[in-house]
Amino acid sequence: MRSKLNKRTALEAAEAKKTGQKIPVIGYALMGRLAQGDQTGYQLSLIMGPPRNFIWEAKHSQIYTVLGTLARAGYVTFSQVIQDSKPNKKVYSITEQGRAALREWVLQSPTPEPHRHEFAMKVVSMWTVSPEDALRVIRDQIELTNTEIGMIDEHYNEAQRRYNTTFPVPVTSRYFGLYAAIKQARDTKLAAIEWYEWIAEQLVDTLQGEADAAFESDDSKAT
Amino acid sequence: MRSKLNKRTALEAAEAKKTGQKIPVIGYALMGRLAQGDQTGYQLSLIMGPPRNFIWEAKHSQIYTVLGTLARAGYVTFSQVIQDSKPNKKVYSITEQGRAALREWVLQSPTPEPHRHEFAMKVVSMWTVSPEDALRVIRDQIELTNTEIGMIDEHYNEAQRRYNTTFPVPVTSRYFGLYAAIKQARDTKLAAIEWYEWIAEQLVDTLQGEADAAFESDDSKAT
DNA sequence: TGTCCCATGTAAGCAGTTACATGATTTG
DNA sequence: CAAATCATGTAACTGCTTACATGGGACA
Repeated sequence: MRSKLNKRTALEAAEAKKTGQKIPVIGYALMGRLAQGDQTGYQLSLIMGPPRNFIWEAKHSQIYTVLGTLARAGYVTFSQVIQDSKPNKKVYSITEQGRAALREWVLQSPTPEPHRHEFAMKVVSMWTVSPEDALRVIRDQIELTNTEIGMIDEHYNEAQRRYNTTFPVPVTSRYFGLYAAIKQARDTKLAAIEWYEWIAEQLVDTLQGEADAAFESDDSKAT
Repeated sequence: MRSKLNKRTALEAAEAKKTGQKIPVIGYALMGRLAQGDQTGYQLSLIMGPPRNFIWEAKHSQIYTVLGTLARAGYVTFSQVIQDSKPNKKVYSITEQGRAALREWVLQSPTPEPHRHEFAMKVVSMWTVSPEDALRVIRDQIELTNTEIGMIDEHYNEAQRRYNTTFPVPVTSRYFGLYAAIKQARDTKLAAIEWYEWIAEQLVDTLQGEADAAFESDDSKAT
């Protein structure tokens, strides 16, 4: 396995800095990963892409594009690695400039997030369908969420292996944030399931009530 | 089950092709509101726009555009209302076709949502800044979230007034979904604050530990 | 022989944001 | 006299998704 360095010239970096590119959140997410260690675009797409990521997911098409932007802005550099018996690859590293930008972004607070919960929106309009259908919808969602929790657990174990560490880690560790975020993602999903089950319970009670009423009317007819 | 879902999707796609319009989530969110009663675009923009909405928020510019799309697709109709001493307005109503589309959308399940938690991403990269800075970031976020909870409470009360109802309502009520969704939004924010405080606690312990160590070294110098 | 893995990219299009634009009436 | 409220829209842009494109090696 031979490797060849293709560092960008100072002139190119200076030109990019002048253009003053604005970096989207996914850019900082990628730099955050690179701050832990060098990665190829492909590796990043495996870590950041669904269903492997529960904090900020992105497709490979976006990742490659943003890596290009980051490189042009001088926040990351890459070196071409020629491999026999495998396609060539570009290994990305974060620059000092990139680290500074990352720290600045972290310090920007508070961070308001747009509220977009499609399933909750469906719950709002659930009254337009029958309780039976509503119950089926809720149960499908519970099943999906359980699968997602399983994937979060896989991600949790994978992260320990990847960084050769054991969770939980203390707040002084550079992996604490990752641990805390995965934990939070899992807890949020668990809370969502509790919410779904609370709704399902009430739907079941309603259907039971209807069934009882039907039975009683059947009964009165029969006797 | 899977084939059933695929059939539904294929049907919907065919329908969309006929009308030539694909409806984004915000469209169903708007129809959901209109299913509760007629509204103007402006009223919808007040209900759906930040900081008044915690389920699916949208700006007025998008709302007016999507209402146009919905009208062209035959999912809603509107009537021009001429007012003296106020600008004229368009009052939108949902059509039977719109109701059918809304029901179909609700029944499409499960509903996976992209995972995008910017603040959690910042927590992941928090190790790049000092514990003091990290603590400040966390505390700012707690403050923001408390403000958001206050706004959710306002929204909760407003919804009761708007629909002339009193929460909690039973699952058989058409306002149950709205009540449940607002409750869920609030609970999620509360859980987030607990998570922030769990992180903050550990940061405080670390800083306390550092301060003690500094004091001890001061002490040894002094004596 | 076909499918998965590795590895990188481009093109077209949709969803959502920001900014621009107008204008009358009410309220402090 | 300024600001807020009511009321509706368009234009330019960014972020993200979907689909298209390529190509060798491993493995069943």
